[in-house]
Order: sequence, then structure tokens, then C-alpha cells
Amino acid sequence: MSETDDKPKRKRLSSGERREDFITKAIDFFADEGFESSTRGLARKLGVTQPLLYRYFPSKEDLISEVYDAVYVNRWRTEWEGLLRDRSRSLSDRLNEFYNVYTDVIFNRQWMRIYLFSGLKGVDINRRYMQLVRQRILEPILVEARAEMGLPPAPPKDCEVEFAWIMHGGIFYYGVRDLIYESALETHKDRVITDAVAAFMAGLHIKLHRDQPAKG
Amino acid sequence: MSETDDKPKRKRLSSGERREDFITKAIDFFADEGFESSTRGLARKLGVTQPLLYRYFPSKEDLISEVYDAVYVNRWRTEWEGLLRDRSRSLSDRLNEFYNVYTDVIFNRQWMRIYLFSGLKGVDINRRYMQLVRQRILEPILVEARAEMGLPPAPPKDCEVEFAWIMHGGIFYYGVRDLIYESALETHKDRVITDAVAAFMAGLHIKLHRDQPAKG
DNA sequence: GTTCTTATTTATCAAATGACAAATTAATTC
DNA sequence: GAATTAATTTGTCATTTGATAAATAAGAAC
Repeated sequence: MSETDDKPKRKRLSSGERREDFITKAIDFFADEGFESSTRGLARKLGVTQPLLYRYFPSKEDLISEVYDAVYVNRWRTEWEGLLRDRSRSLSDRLNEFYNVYTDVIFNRQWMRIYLFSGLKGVDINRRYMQLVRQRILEPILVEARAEMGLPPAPPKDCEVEFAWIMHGGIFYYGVRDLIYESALETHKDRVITDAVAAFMAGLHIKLHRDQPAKG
Repeated sequence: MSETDDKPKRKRLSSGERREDFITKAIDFFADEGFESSTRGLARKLGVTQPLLYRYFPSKEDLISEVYDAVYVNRWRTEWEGLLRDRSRSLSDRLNEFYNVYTDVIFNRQWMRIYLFSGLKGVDINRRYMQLVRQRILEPILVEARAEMGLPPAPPKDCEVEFAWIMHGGIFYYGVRDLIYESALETHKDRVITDAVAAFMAGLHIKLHRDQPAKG
């Protein structure tokens, strides 16, 4: 009732505040309804009229770009990279902590759905994001692994990176099942992470010792 | 030119053939453009007029349901379940073969994109599909693992199923990176599967022996 | 060849969409 | 409190959308 009738108490915001508000709520809206949803639906959710959107964003597509930035760029924490390189702790420890804090950021309906929607709409953004993951997360992990295992430093091989992706993807897909399909089991996130990391470490030992056998 | 002008050579198909043709091409169309794309676009791709679609399907939504069936139901192979239970081979062997044939079916742009689109549109179908995977694939795998490890039979625990999901999800996500984001590395599918299976087996040994310690 | 069936097209509708221009009104400035 | 600025709304347009009804024509039956 109180939602349908427009109470004429128009509150006017400063252009900066309004912009921020738009983007924040647009994330929720597009996460729920997908990027193909109407600007009118978004305006309704924002409590303003639809043409006002065009005062702040030249086009729907521009608004969507800002949503991408807000989700992908602004939520990335550079501390993560330092955490993974902290040799005062075991790699297994570091991986557990990293995946706990990383998933604190990405394991929410918003992030997950925006990620999946954007990947289906066009791949550039997601490709860029995955490159970030590869360079800033997975490759450093492999470097650290070699160091911890007493092997000489070497740039990670493709198939090693792929192996790290398996762990990463396995954990990611747990989030998808939990937050998108709402069909994860009772097991808690940290248990899943512990197991995934343990399997990765065990598998990596086998893998690195097989690939660099006795010689040299 | 030759595409825009309708050459009046109308070929008329039997209702059965036409239906089949519609569904087949609708899979491609929706996989490319998403389910929100217009029926007119689909008709153009089919080489017929848009109202003809409504002669075969009461609504767009009904057509989409048939697409789901064609992709999820019809491509499922019951042999898979037998393969996993064949105790004449090592479990590791069976897992490798299973994931090779399974991914032969699902690792294509069509299947992957339909799966992601449908999951974002509404979760029921995907939830059902994942239940199938759990019951027919993952739980049998865990039963086989216990048998091979000489442990007494027991229904798989949730956290064990989750552990199997990690492997499954890791492999699945490789397909997503390869086919949706087109950013998988040079590593070939079978190598990825081998590594994922090895890590799973190694991790599972640790896990099962930790969870069932010395006491009988 | 005529008749009948039915696959297919033409014509059309009402609703929804992205976008823009002009009018309005809340808040700020003097 | 009048004047100015800028946030917001009203009004509107051209397209596109899912869907339906009526007209057409290809092929089968006789």
C-alpha cells in the first residue's frame, strides 16, 4: 500500500550521493533480474523515475560498466597477494586463510550472479578477472609451493596453473551451488576449503615430484 | 542480399520434422543469445516467420522447457552409472574414463551456456540436474572408494559428498573457462582430468583415514 | 483435376523498452 | 524573500516484444 502510492515528499539528493545510491542498488537489481531487465524496473526499485537514470548515466550500458567496476575492481583486496607470500607460515595455512577471506568477498548472491551474468553477456570482463586471479593468486601459489618443497625457483608451467585452477574452481563451484542453486549440503565453507586445500597440496606433491624426477 | 529477400520457394515440412528442427536450432539460438532473446530472432534463424513458432509451442516458455529436456534429459547416459561400478578396474581408472566420456557430452558451448543461462533464470532445473549428479555419480563414487579402500560399507557423509563435488566442480569449471570464457590454457582436457582425479583420490585417502581413525 | 487438410504467412495488437526534451520544483545563494 | 541552480518529473517517440486471428498455399486423398 504505502509502496504503490507515491508520497510527494520528494527527497532530493546531491548528485554524488544519488549516483552512489544508484550504483549500489543497481548491483542488487541486476544481480536479481539480470542485465536485460528494464531501466524502468530499476527506477522503481530506486524510488525515482526512469529518465532520471539518464541524467547520471549516458546509457544503460554505461551504468552496467560502473556496476562491473564496483563489483570486480573495488572489492579486490591487494592484501591477499601479500598474505600468500608470507613465508613465516606454512603454505597450507596461508591457502586456508586466503580462501577464507577471499570467499568472504565473493561468496554472496550479488557477486556470484553478477559474475555469471556478465560472463554470459560478453566475456571480456570475466577474462580480465580470471587473468587477475591467475597472475595474482594462482601463479604466486605455485611459486610458494616450489619454495616450500625445496625445489629450485621456476616459472609455473601451464599444467601446474591448471591444477591450481582445479582447486580454485572446485571452491568457486561450491559457492555457486550454495548461493545460486541453493543446494549445497550442510558442510560449512571452512571445511570445504580445508579439504580442497589438502587435496591440492597432496596432489601437487605427487605432480611436482613426477614432473621433476631424479635427474638434475 | 540472398538472405533478406524471401525466396518464395516455401518448403513445407511435416509437423514432426518441423518440431524437431525448431528444438534443435532453438538450442543453438538460446545458447548463443540467452533465453531473453526474441522469438523473432529465433524465427529468422529458423527461416520461418515468427507466428509459426506458436503453432508448435503454446508459448516461448514451453519451447524453452523442451530445450531443457533435449539438453539435460536426453543427453544423460545411463551407462555412466554402470561404468563407475565396474569393480574389475581400479577406481582411479574408472573415474578417468567416466570424466572423459562425461565431459565429451557436456563440454560444448551449447550445453554449458544453456546450463548457466537456465541456472540464472530459475534454479529448479539445475537443482534437479545436480541432484542427479549427486545421486548417480558422486555418491556411487564414494561407495566405490570405501570398497576399494577396504572400509566397511556406509552411506556417504555430507562432507564426503562435498569433497567429491570439489573434484567435479573443478573439472566443470575447467570447461567453463575453456568454452565460455575461452581462456583455458594449453593443457588438454585429459591431463586436467587425470590430475583432478589423482588429487581427489589422494585427498580422499587422507580424509577417510582421518575420519575413521584407529577405533573399529 | 477437384477437394480437403494443414503448414505457413500476413496483418495486427497491446504492452514494454531505451532514450530524449521540456516542464517542474526543491534547495541554495544573495 | 527573490533569483538562481540543479535535481527530478511529465510527456513522448520509435522500436521491439509475445501473442493471436485470419488469409494463403503446398501437398495428400479421391
